[in-house]
Amino acid sequence: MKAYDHKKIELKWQKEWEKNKIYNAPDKSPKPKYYSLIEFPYPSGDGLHVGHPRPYIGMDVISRKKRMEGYNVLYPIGWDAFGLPTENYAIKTKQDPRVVTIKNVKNFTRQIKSLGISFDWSREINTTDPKYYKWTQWIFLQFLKKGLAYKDKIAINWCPVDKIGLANEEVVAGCCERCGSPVEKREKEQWMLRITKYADRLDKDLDTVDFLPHIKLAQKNWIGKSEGAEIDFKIGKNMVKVFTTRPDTIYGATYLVLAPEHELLSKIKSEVTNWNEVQMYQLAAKAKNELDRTKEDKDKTGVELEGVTATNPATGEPIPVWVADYVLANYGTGAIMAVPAHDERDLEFAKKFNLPVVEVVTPDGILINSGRFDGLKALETKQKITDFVGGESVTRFKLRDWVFSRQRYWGEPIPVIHCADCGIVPVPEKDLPVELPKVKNYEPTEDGESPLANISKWVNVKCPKCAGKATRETDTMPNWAGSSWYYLRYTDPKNSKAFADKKKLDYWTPVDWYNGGNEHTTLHLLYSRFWHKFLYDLKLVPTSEPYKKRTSHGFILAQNGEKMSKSRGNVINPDDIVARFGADTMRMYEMFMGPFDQAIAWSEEAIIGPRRFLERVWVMGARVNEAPQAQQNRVRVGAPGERVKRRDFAVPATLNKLIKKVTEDIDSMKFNTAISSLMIFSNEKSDSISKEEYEIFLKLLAPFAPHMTEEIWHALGNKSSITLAPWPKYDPNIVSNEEIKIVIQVNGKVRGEILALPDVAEEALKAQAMALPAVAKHIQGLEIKKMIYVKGRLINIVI
RNA sequence: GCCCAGGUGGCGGAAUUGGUAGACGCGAUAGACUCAAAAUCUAUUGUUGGCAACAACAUGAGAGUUCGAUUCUCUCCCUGGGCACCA
Repeated sequence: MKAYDHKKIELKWQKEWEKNKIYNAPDKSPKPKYYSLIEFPYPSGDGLHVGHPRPYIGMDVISRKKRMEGYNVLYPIGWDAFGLPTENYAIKTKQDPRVVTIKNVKNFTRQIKSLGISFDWSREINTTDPKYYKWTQWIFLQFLKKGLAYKDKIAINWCPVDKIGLANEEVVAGCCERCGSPVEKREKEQWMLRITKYADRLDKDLDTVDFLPHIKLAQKNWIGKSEGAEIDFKIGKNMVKVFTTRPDTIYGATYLVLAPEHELLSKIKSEVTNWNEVQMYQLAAKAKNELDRTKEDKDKTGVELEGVTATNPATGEPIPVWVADYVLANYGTGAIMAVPAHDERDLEFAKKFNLPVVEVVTPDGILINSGRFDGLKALETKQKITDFVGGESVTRFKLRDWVFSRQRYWGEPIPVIHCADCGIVPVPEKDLPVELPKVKNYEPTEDGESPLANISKWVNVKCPKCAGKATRETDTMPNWAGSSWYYLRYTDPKNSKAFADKKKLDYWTPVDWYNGGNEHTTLHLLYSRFWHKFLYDLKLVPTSEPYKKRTSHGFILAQNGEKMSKSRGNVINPDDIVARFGADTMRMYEMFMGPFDQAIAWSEEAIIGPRRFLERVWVMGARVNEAPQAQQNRVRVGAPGERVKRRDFAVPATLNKLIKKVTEDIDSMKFNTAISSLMIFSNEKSDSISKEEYEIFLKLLAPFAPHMTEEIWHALGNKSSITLAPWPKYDPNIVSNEEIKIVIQVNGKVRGEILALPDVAEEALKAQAMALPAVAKHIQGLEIKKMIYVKGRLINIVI
């Protein structure tokens, strides 16, 4: 074999694999299925930087290993191609976003293929393909049919720069997630999806899936389930409902607070003697945007409603009523009973406005000042007190309904028609997809209407119901729509009769392992779980959860630890790395550089390490290949005196250990330590290795460096791909019969070591230990208090 | 403010039922090869003192439990990320 030349090897095998379709997953197989998934990329004009492929490589290692372990592995790829950057780029360069998308996809495809990722390219999908978004629209119509899609005039988050409505999830600290400009509130008719109807199940079913704990936690916090009670308080002739999670503290409720937007205020207007002041406060609160509210640092403000009082239903005492914006109109009932003794915010407010504070719970959780409930444990009395005051136990969530419409061009058209007589009419299924018309100008309008609104030819249609004059909906869907169900389409990407065939869904779903970014935990991951549950309720998918297991990866940062971005000019292009070092080296380095789930800075210097390792493996392969046949087949290990058949290769203990280590490390995504143990093995075995041992070693390396291992594998005379070779098995019962090191400590400090067989007698070992000169020196003339022996590990002599 | 993750050599990082801290890799130093350089190979490489044997110190800081703590407990500091008046 010649010197290791990645340029010759890598392209050759990529073509060969593609030709033989070895990564294409058949829909029928005697093998058990395994569905591994990565978040499909958004094909931007900038192409890949070295950070993008990290998750693809990680899941590729897992997918390759699973294939070798005998699974029918589905590892698909596609494009989440609708979205603002492409649209903005199209506007700027006056091109059709379709053309831009095709160009970008082509570039991404070339880049990803150059890395030797074992994707099944025959199942490639694209969310902007009308054949795909036909089904996105179809699913939307099912939501509409079930009353889960509705139109509502709401105050939406409006980005004045991008000219687009944003979901709550897309507003970061009062600013647009994309462009960073402050978000305004605008009243607008918007399509909404009733995700809140699924809040409880989205929360509860987290217990049934294998997601990393921090992912579950983030989802739980976002859904924000809290159990409490709604209790009526009398204000004059009117009643006001408050929501509380601590009904047990009601005896300490010394005042009541309404949100500035609370509807009761206008009803009791005439009874309030300082109405002018209250009205001023309402107006001031309305003028505040998200950013102001955040900036104000929680400095409490409020106005007392003079002339009215509320009645505490537990004590029967009158309490003052206040209006304050620390109470939110859109959570709970927009009104609270304030218990300053046991709530920080209420206490802050009470202090500022000199309101009474009554303690009702002792530090050890016992009720006081609570009438007939005195002496009971507070938390256990919630239900009793709720019943006593005629309240009702309820569960509330922070999760809001999902704002589903965008006033943009480059998205799926929402498939409904507005008719003056019939109202909102869904586009009949036979007319799907509602295709995006070609337009001259993609620019959004100042008044916030979609560019589609200007195309009268497309907008004006006949009503499907009454055939009268009607207009199309011109809003499009957010880019989260297409990604909410794409993993289902992979199971049957070309189906024109359904989003996927039932049998194929039954076979492939759920996804066995889904790896993705943490930034999608409360967005994409939650949305797709919601869509999946909805489809499950319609009996269209076989499981209630889409993903069995979810893990996440850390980002790759620029050399200086900053985020990699075009604007900072610190982007490292994988094309350069592949050209200089090869795809295998790049793959190895990305897996070796640090823990997979942690962010890490790219290093231009350190990448040479994995390359050197691969070169050593290559040289070793050449040596094995050139060794005489007899030596290649020699059997190196067997019990003493035992006759070992030539073909029965007994795996030596060190290799057995390596198999175990690499197997377990890949399963738990500890790729860095898997590679390090491969390096250790090759360092130890650089002088002498049998062909059998070397081939096992190659197989362990194959998921990381598929091209090079394939080349050597064939050079060694193997005819089929190493990709399909069986994964090496380890014997958990093999124990090394080599001598092991026992460390000798005196008072916890290492003073020497003894080589001994694992089953050596304890007493003999202790005697030997004390006799060691270095040990004897430290225990001389001192009383030995005790000796601790940890089997096979150490002896500690305490003096 | 609350929640989550983390803090170990010059650098990335290893080390879990508590048992040799610094594996593996990068970098650095010296040597071999070479006319020379690169590449490669060999050796050394936590800090301090010492020619050395060796000794002391060392996992963000401080305490505690233990024969023994990077690992467990408590208090605090710092970094990154998330949430942000959710009653």
